[in-house]
Amino acid sequence: MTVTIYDVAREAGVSMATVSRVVNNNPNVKPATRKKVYEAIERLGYRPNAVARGLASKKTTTVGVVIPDISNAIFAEVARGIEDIANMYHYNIILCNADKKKDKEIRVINTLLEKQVDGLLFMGGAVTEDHLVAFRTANVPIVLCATSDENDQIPSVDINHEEAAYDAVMKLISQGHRRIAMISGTLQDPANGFARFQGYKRALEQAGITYDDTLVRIGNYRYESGVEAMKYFIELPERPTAVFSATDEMAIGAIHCIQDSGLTVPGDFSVISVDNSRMASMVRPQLTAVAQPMYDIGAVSMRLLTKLMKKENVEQSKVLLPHEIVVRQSVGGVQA
Amino acid sequence: MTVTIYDVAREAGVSMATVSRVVNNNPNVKPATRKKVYEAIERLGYRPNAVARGLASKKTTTVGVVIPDISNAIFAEVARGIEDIANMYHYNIILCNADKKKDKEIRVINTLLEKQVDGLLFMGGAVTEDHLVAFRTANVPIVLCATSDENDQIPSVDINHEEAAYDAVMKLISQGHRRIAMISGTLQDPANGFARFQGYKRALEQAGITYDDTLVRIGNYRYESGVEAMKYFIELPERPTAVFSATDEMAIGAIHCIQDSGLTVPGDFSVISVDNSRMASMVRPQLTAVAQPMYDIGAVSMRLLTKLMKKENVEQSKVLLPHEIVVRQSVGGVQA
DNA sequence: CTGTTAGCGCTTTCAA
DNA sequence: TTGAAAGCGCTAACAG
Repeated sequence: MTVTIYDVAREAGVSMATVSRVVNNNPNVKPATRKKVYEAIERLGYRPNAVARGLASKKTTTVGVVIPDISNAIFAEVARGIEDIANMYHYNIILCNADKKKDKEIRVINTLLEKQVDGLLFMGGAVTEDHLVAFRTANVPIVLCATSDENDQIPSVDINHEEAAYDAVMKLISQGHRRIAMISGTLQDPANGFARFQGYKRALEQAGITYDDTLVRIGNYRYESGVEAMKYFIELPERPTAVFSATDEMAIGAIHCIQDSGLTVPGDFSVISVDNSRMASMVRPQLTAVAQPMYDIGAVSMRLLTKLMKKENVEQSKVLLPHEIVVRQSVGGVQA
Repeated sequence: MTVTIYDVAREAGVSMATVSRVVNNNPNVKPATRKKVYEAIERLGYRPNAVARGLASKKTTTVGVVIPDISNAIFAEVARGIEDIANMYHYNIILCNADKKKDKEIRVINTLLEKQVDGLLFMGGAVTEDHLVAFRTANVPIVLCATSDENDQIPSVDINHEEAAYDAVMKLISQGHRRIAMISGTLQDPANGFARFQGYKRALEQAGITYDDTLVRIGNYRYESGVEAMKYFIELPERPTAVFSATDEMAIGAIHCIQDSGLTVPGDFSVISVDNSRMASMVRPQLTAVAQPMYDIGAVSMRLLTKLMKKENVEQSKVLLPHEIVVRQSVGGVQA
């Protein structure tokens, strides 16, 4: 039924070793022989069995990527960076969605490891002790991508989320805002949640503004939670004049909530966020945001992983990529 | 280094066959033995090698999913449906992005087949002769998901794109619009492109409106191309009063273009599209759209694939799911 | 430059 | 209920 390397060998009148060589581009084959083999392959429609190959060679040329939420545009862009570099180095990638659920993440990591991937890229989300346990039992390299673990035990590439948030809030402060609200992600999320919240607080402190926890709402990164949070802020007796959102999508929810209430951006409220996804331009007014280099985060982490898989030694295993602020139209000076 | 089934067998004082049985939940194992084996597994931290297992059993319990564009929200939602059902039937899925490039699609299909997936789900995009060739050489079942081939040779699940488009345009016509523009996808794309364009034409014809090709622009499904197309329509000497967009994202681009020109929706232009992605609510005015049941398309196609993989016989191999129109705020009556 | 021959780690008859 | 043993399709020494 299925044609194997053995069938090809017979058809071409050579040994399977020779067929294996031509399939793997081993230079030690006489051109004439190579041609014969290729013809046999063609004639028989031979397709190498990657499973058998993986078992024999103990390499699958496949890296597993766990993505916390496939419907999040940020991760999609990171994935694109991962892919391009993976292709460049002739690795296949298998993407596994984990639905933002910790237990599913662990499950997926183990599945990937059972499938004998040559390396693992773990994207986004919190890295808990359970993750670390799963990682430790892996005997392939692992790189964290757009996240990092608390003690920097695992190689990672990311931006400095705390600083990105700090910069965003500072932008608001530089425009004269003093009463600045925040729509945060869950504080359990070290990167998009906790770190950005810390940056927010530091900026306030720096500017001598006392932190007020009535000005902070926790969202779930979805549009609707941005709407909800903003609704709350608008109803506050003493409204903020600016809002810092941990992510673009919630920021857009906030903008629409403001507009639906008959108020304006940036007239009544300035809005800024961290991410700068494609969405930032897909709203009116367009969103001012601190940009994280999603594609690069993916590309660099994949590149790091290839080095690790080839056992090249790497200078630094924790890399922080630069971020920058992209000014559009959602931030203005404070109302007179 | 790595612990194998043989190590576990020795540690537990049984044969590898027995270990294999407990790992695979074969009932023919005495509970006491089973317990011993589990303990040995625990003690050694044994993780079954899926590659070896796949080679021996000729099954990988894995299905390959090729997704044309990972950054497209529609496909993300379909993928979610696929996943849920896959998990339910204990299949792993490996997602491969094909970047909307035909040659990459073919490459990815072949890679997946080499990896010995038990089935293949091909999402979106055109199904060309080259695809069919790759599919034919596969000896595992394949189902098309959110697309279909010209002659319905391959099992598929989708909506009736032609009818969906027809319904959308009819909605516009019922509101009194006669001069209706379309932002189409490429006509090479059978589903989102060609079929929706056909539906547009049929609706016009039905209403006795003569088709005018200056009112059709081809976009690439991106926001920016919606903006471009709309810019063109606005500058037309004889402007349309309504716009039908093949997809949500282009529709949103069109809406913003209208607003940026100082015009309004639905005052100056009504806008309608097919998709009804999450984005449809993330714009002001909110987008009226014909909803395709993305999640269901994914779920049903995966369910169909499981049947095919188990060689159960299926009644119909081409299933069309129903669509419906979701009225929001972007469509109004024609100006007096 | 090419062939022979062990495995890779597991499943699966077949016997016991 | 358990074990022995034969592969699954391929790679990788090693020999020639």
